[in-house]
This record gives sequence, structure tokens and C-alpha cells, in this order.
Amino acid sequence: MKEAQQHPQGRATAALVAERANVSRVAVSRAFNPHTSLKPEKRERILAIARELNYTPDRAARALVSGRTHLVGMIVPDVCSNWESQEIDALTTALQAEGFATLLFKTRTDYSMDEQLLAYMRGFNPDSVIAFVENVRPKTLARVLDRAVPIYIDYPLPGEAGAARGDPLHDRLNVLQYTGIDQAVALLEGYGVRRVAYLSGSHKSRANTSRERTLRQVLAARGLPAPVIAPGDFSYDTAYQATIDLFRVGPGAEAIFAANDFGAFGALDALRHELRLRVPEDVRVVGFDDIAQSHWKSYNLTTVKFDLDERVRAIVRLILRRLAAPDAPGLEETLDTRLVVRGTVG
Amino acid sequence: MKEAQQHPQGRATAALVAERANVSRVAVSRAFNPHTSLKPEKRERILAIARELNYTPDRAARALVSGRTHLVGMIVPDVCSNWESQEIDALTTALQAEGFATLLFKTRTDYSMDEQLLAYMRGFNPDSVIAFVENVRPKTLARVLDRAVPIYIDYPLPGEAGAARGDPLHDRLNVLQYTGIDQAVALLEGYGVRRVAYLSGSHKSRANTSRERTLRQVLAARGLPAPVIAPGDFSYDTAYQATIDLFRVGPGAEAIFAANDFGAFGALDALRHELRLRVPEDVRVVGFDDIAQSHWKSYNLTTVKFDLDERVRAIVRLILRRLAAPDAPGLEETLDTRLVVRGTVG
DNA sequence: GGTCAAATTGAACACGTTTTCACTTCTCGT
DNA sequence: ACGAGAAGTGAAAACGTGTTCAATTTGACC
Repeated sequence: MKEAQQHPQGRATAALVAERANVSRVAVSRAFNPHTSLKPEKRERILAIARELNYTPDRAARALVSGRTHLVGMIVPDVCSNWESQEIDALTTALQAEGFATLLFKTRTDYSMDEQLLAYMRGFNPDSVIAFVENVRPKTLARVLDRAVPIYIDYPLPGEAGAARGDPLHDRLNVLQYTGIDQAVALLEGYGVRRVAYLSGSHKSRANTSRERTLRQVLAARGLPAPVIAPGDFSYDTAYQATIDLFRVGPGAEAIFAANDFGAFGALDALRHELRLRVPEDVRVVGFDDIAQSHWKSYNLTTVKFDLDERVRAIVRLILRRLAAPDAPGLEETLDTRLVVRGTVG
Repeated sequence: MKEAQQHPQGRATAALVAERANVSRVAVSRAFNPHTSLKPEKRERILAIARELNYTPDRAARALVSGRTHLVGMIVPDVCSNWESQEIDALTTALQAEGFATLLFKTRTDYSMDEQLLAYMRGFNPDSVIAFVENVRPKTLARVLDRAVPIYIDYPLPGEAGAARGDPLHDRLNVLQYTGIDQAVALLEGYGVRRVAYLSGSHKSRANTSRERTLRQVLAARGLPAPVIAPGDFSYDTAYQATIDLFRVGPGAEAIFAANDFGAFGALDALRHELRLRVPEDVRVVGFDDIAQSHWKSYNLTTVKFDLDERVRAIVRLILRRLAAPDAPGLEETLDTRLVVRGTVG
């Protein structure tokens, strides 16, 4: 038997555990892999000694041979001020339970995802990649990422909804927004609102485009006029200024749909503190996301909610299905939204 | 020369690049490691072919032999609602530039860090670990993490400040709070404030303890009475309720120090929307952190600011110094704070 | 042209694991 | 008691890279 070190420093290795337990190194490996055949009492003894020696199989070595790193790459423009931070938070917890870890990367805040960053991430060889950033073409992603199949979080445009696109290059979580928006418009209509403004998110983002078009569709279906569009970029500050412009320069509105909750906060603060308008008496406001701050008293925002738990479960499901069948064609999951009624509509 | 595959699928390997470039595999390795001797034109040619084949050295293999994973583990209780999310955000960007990636782990929100999670993280073998969670003893951390030397972000208590503790088990970033708190109290004193309340963070957290004790020290130094303590846990909701109790049941106060900005928001909303008090006319409020939301019009919070850039640079410096000298005794960096004046004091 | 130090090169080994493949030992039905 | 299938075992071969070391080439100087 080979002479293993007393591990005076550095991690204990499988060879050391094997020596201590009077078994082969292979047996140690098997003890840590559930679906291998090893006499139960033997496995028990090995695990006990491993615990005693503070031994865990080296993930780098394991990755080298198995091809699995158990890392899930996530690319975000901003960890703080976004719906995505909630999702990262919940995803990290869920993935931890499945034996994965979150590998975080930051791209520029203009939602552009450069190839350099993708290549950088690829170097870490994640098992899966979740693209929160939309402004990258699936083909670019697939070309740079040779192994992991990326998961797109997508907001289908009206008409695309049921279409099976079956793209084998990536998997997809579709978030439909019709239901939530329709509930919001119905509520507004009940208060007699007719003139609606849409406070945009970033121009090129599909989340934004989808929300705007779906809103148009819902308004049209109910015989209401098309929305006025105010420019924005999902940020508080831009929304604040855009709202001021909408009322000082533009035509104003009876209700504002903001592309996200942060934008809605900006709109609310502009209406109340700058334009001296009352919400909801003078203007009504609806957001998207339902982040933690939305229930705070200063805002108390009525908003279109994504079910976070459901969403996280769907993503984890996509990851596990993909890893179980690496060559399967593009997988899809679809979720719906609903309205959370608070104080900014009436 | 060994027959390398055409890489019909899967990553390109160093052997393939070597074959294509008519060099040895070792030369390819050297081409990617800057401080090795290789004829420049040769390195150029190898890198060109590597780029063409979309080749990057496998980090798992590299980690196996070099012992460096280029991963930095971060443990947080909450990614969304915290000062930490800002720090994670900025740290991730800075670390990316140095060739590292952020490995994110979530612990329970009660700030307790179980050994199981530490062992789980250890399996990924990060080069460095940043402990945002305070409720774990350095010895526990050092015992579970055999390789990485953890970095503690610490808020020294009054009196501990200059003391070189020289603990070799971990490195430390000290954040002093005297200056910022002193500036805040001086400002309040200028408005004639004498009765100050401190709205706590989580009881066991050193950030909280340090803020409370430093506030006591500053008040005493200026001949003002000791603060009334209202219980809290760094969250909006708890702060909201605690503020109501402070005024309905307790003695009230002329000014409130909240242990963090989120708590300050809760206090502000409780004062204005529940207690119908005016800020800053009736009660003045000061927070800690200066997060992004603190400048929003609804809050416009006067707060003790941590310089994020400076802080991130200090942490990166600690990481690099530690990796350059793995056996050095405990490293330390020390930073100060300052007050950001906005609208909640006067 | 000759000499010596410095720069460059590649074969062999090491890193710690999983996987494959024969081989041995059990288990159970006849 | 016998065979056959199942379960358990360990030696050896990967996985893709960095590092060591001795051999070779280059460059500068006289």
C-alpha cells in the first residue's frame, strides 16, 4: 500500500482515508457516490473515517473526470437594484439543496453582454448558465459556451406564446404577462380610467417590449385608446425624470404602467414630491415584479407579480432535465402572472 | 505526435492546439502563462490558433495541479435587502478584473452560519472566503476551511480599534464608525437635539454592537444622555413596528439612529404614515450604509456612509496579499466612515 | 570562430478523482 | 450440491493541465 502522508497540512485525500480504513482508494470513491455497489457496513466505516479526517472529494479532480463542475453561471447587470437579485437569492438557495453553487458574473449596466465576458465565464466551465441579460443573441451564447446549454428567461410577445420554437441551442422559461396586465387594466377600467401611459424599460429588452405590446393588446381588446409611451430604462432616476416630462411637457395620463417596480417608485415620487399630484386620487400607478420594497408604506404599490417560488422551481427543473439529457432538443417551461392589489390604484 | 481528436464535440484541448500549431503541448501551456519563457512569435501563433479553436485552458485541470481555483466564496443571508448586495456587486466586478469569480452561498436569515454550509462551500475549494455573516466564530471557520484564509469584515468596538490582534487564522477589514457617528451627533446637537434613540440591528451582530457602543461613547463625550434602545433586526418591518412601540409605549425621542438604512426606512414610514409625525421637524432620523435607495425622494436619508470603492479595493488587496503569502500572519486593513447629509435631520 | 551564460524547449511526472474491466465472492433457486 | 446471476472488489487507465529537469538552441562578447 502506498505511503500516504499524515496530512500535516492541506486537505486529506482519498488515499489517506483508504489507508486509515484498510480499503482501496476506489472503495473511498464509491463510498461517496450513492449509486455504486459497496457493502453497506464498509461504506459506513469509510464515511465515518472521512468525517473524522475532514475529508471531502476534491471537486476539481471530480470535475476533471466526470465533466460536471456543479456550478451554475448567472450573468446580471446589477445585483442590487433589480428583480434579478430576488431571483438569484432564491435560486441560490434552491440550487444549494441540489448540490450546485451559484457562480456570479457582472456585465455592464446597459444590458449589453460582451463576448469577452462569456468567454471568461466559459473558462469556469459551468454546468448550466442562466441568462438574465437579454441583449445577446442565442447563437452567440451557444457558440461561446461549448458545453453548457443556456437557459433563457423570456417574455414572449403577443402571438408568440404557444409557438413551439424548438430551438435546440438553448432552453427557455416563458413568462406570460397577459393575465396580470388584463387584471390590472380591468381594475383601472373599474375606476373609469381611459388614458394610460406606459413608462418603458430599456428599449431593446424583450421584457420591456413584451410588456408594452401586451398592454397595447389588452387596451385594444377592451376598447381603450393606445398608451402614451414615456422613455425609461428600468431605473428609479430615469423614471422620476420621465414622469415629470410626461406631465410637464407631454399629455399626462390617468394611470401609469411602469415597466418594473423600481420605475414605479420613481414615478410615484415624481408625482407626489415634484408634481404635487395625489396617488391614487389624481393618478393611478401599476408596476411589474412585486419586489420586497413594493409593500413598504411609502409606496404600497399595486403590481403585476411573478411567482418567485414557481419560477425558481421551473428553472431548477430545466437545469436538471438538461443535465439528465444533454442532447435533448430545446426544453421549455411556461408560467403566468397575476396582479397584486395594494394602494396605488384605488 | 499523439493523435488528437478533431474535437467533433466538447472543448478543444491543449493537445489539439499543439498539434495544429506544430509545437509541444507544454508550449501551449506556456503560451497561456505570462511569466514563462517562450519565443514571442511562437506564443503569438499558438494564441492565434487557440482563439481560432475557441480554446481556453480547463480551469478544473488547472486547479487540480496548481491548487488555485480562482473562486472567491461569499456567504450572505440575503442577496436583496442588504448593504451586502452592494458589496457583492462591486466586489464581483473588481474580482472579475483580477481573474476571479464570485461563488455565492446563502445561509439562514437569522445570521446563523451552520457548519454544514461551511463544509459544503469548502468542497468547492475557494481560494478565499469573505464572511459577511458575523455570527460564526473565527475558529469554526478556520477549522472547516482548511485551505482558504477567510476575510472578516469587522466593526471594532470602542477601545479595540488600534489593537493589533494578530490572529493568524483570518484576515480582517476593520471599519471604524466613530467619525461618521460623531459628525451625525454634532449635526443633531446643532439642532438642539438631546434625547436620542438607537434602533438596533440583530442583537448578536458585531456591526450592531459596535454602532450602539460607539454612539454611547460619542454621546457621552458630548455630554448628552445615553440613548434609548429600540429592538430590531436590520429589517424594514421590524423597524416599522419598533418605532411605533417607541412612541406609543416608550418614551419617544427627538432623533433616531437606525442600525442600517433599511431600518431607517421602516422608522421613517412608521413616523410619517402611522404616527403622523413630521421628519425632520418633529423627529430626526439617521441611518447607516448609504444604499442606493437612500437618496430616493420618499426617504432622502441622512446616513453614515461606507466608501464602497475604498472598501472593495481593500478587500481585493487582502485577497491578493494573502494568496501571495499563504503563511503570513493575519492581515488587516482599516477604513473610516463619514456622514452624508440629506433631508432627514434638518 | 570560440566560449559561456541565458533563453528556449519537450519528455516525464504529478494532481485527486471517476470509470472500466476483469476477477472474486456472495445469494438463491433447483 | 450445483450452477447462474448478482453483488462486491481493486488494478489500471483515463481526465487536462502545470511543473521539473535535463537537453538543446540562441545571443553576446572577445
